[in-house]
Parts: sequence; C-alpha cells; structure tokens
Amino acid sequence: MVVDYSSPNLAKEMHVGHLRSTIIGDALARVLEKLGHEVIRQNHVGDWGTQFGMLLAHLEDVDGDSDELADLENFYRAAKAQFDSDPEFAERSRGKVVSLQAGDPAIRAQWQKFIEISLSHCQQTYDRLGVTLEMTDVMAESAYNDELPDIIDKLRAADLLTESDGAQCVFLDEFTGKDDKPLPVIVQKSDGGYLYATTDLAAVRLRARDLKIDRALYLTDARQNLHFKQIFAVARKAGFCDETLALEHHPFGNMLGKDGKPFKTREGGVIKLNELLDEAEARALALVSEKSPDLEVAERIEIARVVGIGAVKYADLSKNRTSDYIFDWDQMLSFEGNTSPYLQYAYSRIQSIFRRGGIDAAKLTAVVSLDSPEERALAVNLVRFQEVLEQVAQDGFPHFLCTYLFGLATSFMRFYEACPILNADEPVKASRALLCQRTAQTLQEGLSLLGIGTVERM
RNA sequence: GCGCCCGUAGCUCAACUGGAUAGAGCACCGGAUUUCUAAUCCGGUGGCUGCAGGUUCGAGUCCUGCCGGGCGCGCCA
Repeated sequence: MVVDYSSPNLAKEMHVGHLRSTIIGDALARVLEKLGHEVIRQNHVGDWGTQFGMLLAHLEDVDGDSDELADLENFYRAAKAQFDSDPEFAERSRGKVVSLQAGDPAIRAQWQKFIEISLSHCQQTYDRLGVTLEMTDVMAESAYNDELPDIIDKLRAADLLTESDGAQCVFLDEFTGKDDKPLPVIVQKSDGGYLYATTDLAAVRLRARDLKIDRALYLTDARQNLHFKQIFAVARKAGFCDETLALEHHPFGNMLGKDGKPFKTREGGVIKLNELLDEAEARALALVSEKSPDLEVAERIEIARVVGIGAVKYADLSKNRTSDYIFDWDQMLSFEGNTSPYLQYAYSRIQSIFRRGGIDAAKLTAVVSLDSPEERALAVNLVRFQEVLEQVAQDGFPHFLCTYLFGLATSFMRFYEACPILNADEPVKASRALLCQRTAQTLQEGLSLLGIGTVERM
C-alpha cells in the first residue's frame, strides 16, 4: 500500500499547517508496516506548479541569488505579491511553468536549485520530528511530468475529454457546480500547461500499474475533498486503476488561530514548525530541570527533546478532527493528562523500578496472578494492543492508539499506587514485575508507532 | 444557489460505527507522600449531545427540516 503524506509545497519553509499530514501519515505508515503490510511512503511534494513559475519570473527580475531558505521564503512572498497584482508578471510566470514542463535546460537548472534548498530543509525537519520520510520517499509532482501527455491521450481515447474555453476537461455527470452546471476536471490548461489533477491521475496510474498496490491512503486537508473524489472517479473511468485498488482520502481540518481565523502570527506569517519545536523543547527543559534538578545537563536536554517533540506530535495524533481546529500553545505543549509525557512518565517509572530492584526485564519469567482489581484492569488492557492496531490500520485513525495507550498508562498508574512491586513477596513480586515489563514494552512500542520516543528517567 | 465537513461539560476532545447511567483531560474545589519518581493517585462540582420532528425495543450516532460555523464549486495546489 501507498501512504501519501506530508506533501509540502516546496519553496516555502514548513509551518505548523504541515504537521497533521506529516505526523498522522507517518504513524499510519508505521502501524501498517507493523501489521505486516508492505508500505510505500510517498511524499508528493509540490515542485511543479505555478508557484515555481512565479519564483522563476521573479528571479529573472531581481537577478538575485538565494542560498538561504529564509531568503527563499521572502522571495516567494515578493513573487506572490507581484503575481497577484501584476497581470504581465502573472502571464510571464505561467510561461515559465510551460517552459519548465517542456524541459528548457536553463529554466530547469534554476528550478533545480530551488528544489534542492527546499528539500534539504524539509529533510532536516523530518529528522528533527522523528518522521520516517527520507529523500528516497520523495515522489514529486515533477516526477510524473513525462507521463502527462499520455494521460491526456488515454483520457481522449476513453472518450472522456472535452474542450472547454480552450482547456481540456473531463466532465462527469455526478459532479455539478454553480447553477447545476457540469463541473470540469481541468487536466490541461488553454496554454498547454498541466495541472495537479493531471499529476494526481498519473500518480494513481503509476501506483496501480507499476507499484501494484491494493490500497492508497491520501493524507491532506479537507479542502481537497472534491478534488480527490473527482480524481478517483476519473481514474476508474479511464481505467487507470480498477475496483480492487482502494483509494482513500483521509481529510482533516486546518489549524486556526485563537481568533478562529486562518492561522497567522501578528507579523502576518504562519508559525514555522521549527519555532514550535523550539518552544516545546524549551518548556520541557524548564520542567525537567524543575522536577529532576539532579540529572546531568546533557541528559535533561535529551529528555526535554524527546518529551517536547512527543508532546507536539501527540497533541495532533490524539485528535480526530475532520473540521478546522484551534491551535493553542498551552494545549499543544501540555505535559499533563492525555499527553505523551504522561505515557513517557509511566514508562520511565517502570524503568526506575527495574533499576532499583536490579531486575533484568529481558529475563523475567513468572506465572502472572491477578489478585487485585488493579492488576486485572492492567492485564485486560495489555492484551488489547493488537486489536487496537488493527483498528487504527483499518480506519486510518491514530487517535485510537492514543486513547488506548492513555488508558493503559492510567491503569498502570493505579496499579503502581495500589500494588507494591519490589516490596512484595514472591511469587507476587515476579508476577507484578512481569506486568511492569509487559506494560513498558507496550508503551514503548505504541509510542514508537506514533513516532514518539521514550526515556529511561524524567 | 449547489455540494462536503462540523456542532457533545466553561475549554480541548472521546464514545468500539444503533446498545445499558454520554466518558476523559484541562480549569475549579477538597484530599493523599516515614514504602518502588507527586510530570502521580483518590474524591467532588460541571450535560435537554445546536433546535424540531421521524425510524427503532433502543438514537450523540440513521432519515427530514431548520439554526449556527468552516470549506469547496474552470484553467492555483
């Protein structure tokens, strides 16, 4: 199966809006893999659209040299502003896109530079987030370029193509727009350029024909709902894939500011992912220093990193929002309640027990006896793990796993309060130690499937 | 205008796809530490699940109609 996720537009720095697709997609890929599926990660980065025409046209004007992505960010902003206000510039930008798609060597070289800077930035962010995406998972829009003329040909051969106002369109009866007029899927612009619909059709075909997958999960925001409905319908009609390929769009809402409006900081830009992670680590470091001042500085920093990043990821993973939701620093960086630090804390407590008791967790054997309600509740939770993973895989909802792990950690905390372990007599001691071991193992594995780490102490 | 999504405690979210008294966390109030980490645990306050009908033995969940919000609907992605 293919998990299509993250998919940022290049030439802009990654911001908080990219978080959900990246993190949810990564968790799903991990869970599917864990269950034995062959998972192909695909990062369908936007490197081919009009925005690059804008950049290239702007580059022509300013004759600048942008090595830093921060520059590229400003560069993009300036280009965008001119694109919106200057028809001549907009026209020239579209021309650049056509040249780019036609393979003009000089244009390609300039474009390549933008791509490299931007991709390496993305990779840094993935590494920092602990996301399993690699450069080899990048399957950019541009990768489908050579396929696009053939996509048009095949659509024409299937008698699906209609010319409308100079553009090549596919009209399907089930889609209508304003005033009940048929709604087109535009696959080729009047100037000959291709669009993201064309690319997505080529992607479906490649996944069906070459990758021979039987399931594709698309993780994007909900605004692309109609788009994917259309793409999937056209792809089936054109024979790019058959009914045995499950095409699933998993939408989610946008992140909004506290005022409920699209997310902007006072400066007018979105919050960058790196800023969010910096803040998360800083808050976690302050807390770990307060709670465990006796730990070495280096260890505190490492704990803060794992805890801070985990908190951010968990905040997103634990929710199943298909509509927009409000971003809130305090909520996203909370370390109490249903959060990853709570789960990590439960794990570290168990490690602490093993350290204190000189117990080698790997060598534990015991007959588990469940005498108290707390022991029974914990054991019941432990055996549900597999079933939860299957549910996550089936529905594409990582929050099922979060809910489960929180319940598991809660039942462990109660057990911990009620049942002494190291001070218990044998064979109860060994039984409880084994419960601890299984709990720690499940917490670690569960968190790992969410892309979140654990620490030995915190 | 048409279409998609959403509306659950003050706030952020759950509810195994139609099952029992709608659950958690945060916030607020009150407790617990001579014992393995108090980033914890225990108790309490807080609900006409937007409104009105309908289907059903049973509805937060399904159907209809309203109200409120978000998004989408021809050459952006």
